[in-house]
Amino acid sequence: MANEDDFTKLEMAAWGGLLGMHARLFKEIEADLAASAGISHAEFEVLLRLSWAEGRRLRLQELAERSILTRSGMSRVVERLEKAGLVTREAAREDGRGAYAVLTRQGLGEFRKALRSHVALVRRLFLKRFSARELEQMSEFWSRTWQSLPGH
Amino acid sequence: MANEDDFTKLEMAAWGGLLGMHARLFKEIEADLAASAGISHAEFEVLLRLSWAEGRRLRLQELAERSILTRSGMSRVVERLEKAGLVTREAAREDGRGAYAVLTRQGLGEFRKALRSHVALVRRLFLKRFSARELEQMSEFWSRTWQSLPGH
DNA sequence: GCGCATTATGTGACTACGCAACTACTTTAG
DNA sequence: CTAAAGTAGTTGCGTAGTCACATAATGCGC
Repeated sequence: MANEDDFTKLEMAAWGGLLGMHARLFKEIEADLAASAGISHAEFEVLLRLSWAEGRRLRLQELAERSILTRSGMSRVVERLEKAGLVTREAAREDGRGAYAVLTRQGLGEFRKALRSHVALVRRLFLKRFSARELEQMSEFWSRTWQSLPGH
Repeated sequence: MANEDDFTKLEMAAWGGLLGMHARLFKEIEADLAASAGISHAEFEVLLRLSWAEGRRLRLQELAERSILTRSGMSRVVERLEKAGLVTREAAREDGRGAYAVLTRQGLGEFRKALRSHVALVRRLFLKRFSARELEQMSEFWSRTWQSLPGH
């Protein structure tokens, strides 16, 4: 089991290392978000985008496009956030089919609490390990891989 | 919403880029494995480790430790692989509590087919974008983050 | 304006996994 | 040697997310 169809040692170190590192960091992050605000990373990401958005509101479609979830998955994330009182749904006036997720005051509060803890954790576990120069390089790496992906 | 508790642009590019890139690549990879061998990435990883192992067998405990799954998750992965005829379970003689997952001949065949397709895809989507120098650097990045993680 | 393909969202059925509890065995303290 | 603690694996239950489909509204072609 060692021919040219197998990964080389170097490929394994770069690719396998990425997978392992991501998986382990992600578990830490999910645990931290659960402890600080009782939410998952998917939910956190929705709150993040809403906090950035004009009027703290975005269409579900838009949220789904920018995340890795399907529209149906996003519908359920928003449903959970709504149950928790962190967002509300509003019908879109300009498009009778559509709906907005809107960040509530409570949602903004919870989000800020989660964000503080989250940023500290990601810095401690990851970002602090690298110089600004290296972070720039990393981000250039990611934009390079971007191009190989079939546009959604 | 723009104080020192928020990610900087650079941090967002490096960290957010990593998350987005990983998520999208991972979806492509899962789709490819499903098409070429009808297995998930978790299942593929088990077959990979078994193919490397002495006697093509490993304890479930060992498999769980080296993956991101819990023992219970691993028990279910092996159950699926067994149903598909790709591995068998064998009681461990040296420890009455334990069990080995053992790669079957069919499992090895399916794995080789999946591996070929998988390696080609990962190279095309990711590895080909980088020089050997850059891959080395990347792998060094990952081993650096390794150290911030609470050892299992 | 009318019909039809398209699009935004929601939902039922299903799968994968984690957690906690259980069984059976092993190891360690004494 | 025995009792207690720990460990490997399995399993019931709950949750998150997908896919396929249903529903309703949009807008294009004519």
